[in-house]
Amino acid sequence: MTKKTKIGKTAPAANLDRILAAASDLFTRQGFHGTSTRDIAAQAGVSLGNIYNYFGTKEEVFVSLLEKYEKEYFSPDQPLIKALSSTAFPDNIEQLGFASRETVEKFSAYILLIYVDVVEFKARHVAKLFSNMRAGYSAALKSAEAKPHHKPRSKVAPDVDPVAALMMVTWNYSNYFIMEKLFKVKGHYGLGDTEAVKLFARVFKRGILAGGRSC
Amino acid sequence: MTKKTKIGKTAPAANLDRILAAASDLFTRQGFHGTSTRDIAAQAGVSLGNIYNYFGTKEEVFVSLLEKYEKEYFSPDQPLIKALSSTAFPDNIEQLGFASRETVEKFSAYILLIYVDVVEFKARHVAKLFSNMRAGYSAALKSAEAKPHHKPRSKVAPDVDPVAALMMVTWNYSNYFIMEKLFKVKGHYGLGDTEAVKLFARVFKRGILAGGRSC
DNA sequence: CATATATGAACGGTCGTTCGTTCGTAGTAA
DNA sequence: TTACTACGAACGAACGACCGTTCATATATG
Repeated sequence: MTKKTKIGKTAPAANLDRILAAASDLFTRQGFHGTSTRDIAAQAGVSLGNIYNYFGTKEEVFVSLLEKYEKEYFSPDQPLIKALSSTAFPDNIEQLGFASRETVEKFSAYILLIYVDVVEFKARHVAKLFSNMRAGYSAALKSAEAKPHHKPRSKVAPDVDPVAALMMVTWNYSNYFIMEKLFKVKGHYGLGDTEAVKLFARVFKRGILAGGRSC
Repeated sequence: MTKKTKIGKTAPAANLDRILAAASDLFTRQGFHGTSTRDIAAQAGVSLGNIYNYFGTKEEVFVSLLEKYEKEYFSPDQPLIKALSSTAFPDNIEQLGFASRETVEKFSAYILLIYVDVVEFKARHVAKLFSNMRAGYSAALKSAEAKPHHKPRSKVAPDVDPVAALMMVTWNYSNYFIMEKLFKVKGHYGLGDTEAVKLFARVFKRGILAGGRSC
């Protein structure tokens, strides 16, 4: 018997969490306008009115989910963020591929909710994520280069902007796995995940690195 | 005075076309479930009930739009299709970039409707577009190579699958311009359209072409 | 006349949200 | 212990608005 509350047999799982989980599942499967508050309440095992003890409107539930996922997505221990900051570009080209794959799978709900926002809210709630995108990559690149243990092995070709190249690589991987995992178009290049990452890495290394013809 | 109908002062623009135009505009701005049949009727300048003289349900309006755009999108005189079939990959890498830009702008409504379908219908209506994607690119590549006037100038590196490389290039460009034009993230790489296409082309040529180090 | 097109009121549902009420627990005075 | 108070959490009926669709009716064309 703890002080706070009786911990029952079936882990309590606060109703707030169950509402968010249900909303996330439904919004990503049927969109925002295609999901009713009654759907959410039913799936969460909560009364209709109780949702409004936690949120003012249905849209607030949606925004709250975006904020929760965004915070988690950009935390330093997430695979893509780690890959961006641990080793400096362009030494991490292949690593970025596997990190993108992991990230797309782990944050599939978040990415789908971003698409929902784009389609149903004109990207109103994620607009600030999109603007200054280059600045974010630029900062990640600089901070990785500034790490004490960083020893630059490779250089970017002189006719290639390193930040743009980093974005090109990262987005190429992410979009590939978004198509693959979220839009469920399995093997759309005719390749497995690992083969695809390796192919992309070969092309990018040869295309981006200075001097290195054969990777 | 033509035979068909009296051409009035305000070009008649058959009601069917006005319904489709209004639906396209609204579906792309607020999604399917966020758009009501009354919205469509009002914007088309048509009575509510008249929509049902042309379509059985609201979903039929949506599907009809997808079909109309798909037909147009894949017609041989569209920029991307032309670029894919006129000159054979990899001699058209830069050309594919500008064709992608043109196509994304011209078919912005179509692409947005595809996203709507993914988000609100689990890609039900565009699933067949997605499957066998590689087969489509493979066929385009073959047919371009078979053209009588085709003289292969460049070869793809031996460690690169030509079809996958063609898809990689095309999707890279398309996704860049979808972000740029449809998600309205202007200059998100910190580059103008032309500079971006040229940067991507430099990287891809060096990465994909056999032997050609400096493009 | 017949036929195709167009109208908008009306129908049965569902929507997001509100609100009066009940439940469950903690605190406290007796 | 018991009795009472206090209060956030939870409930679900109810509200008014809006939904997709139908249909009786009207209009225009031939």
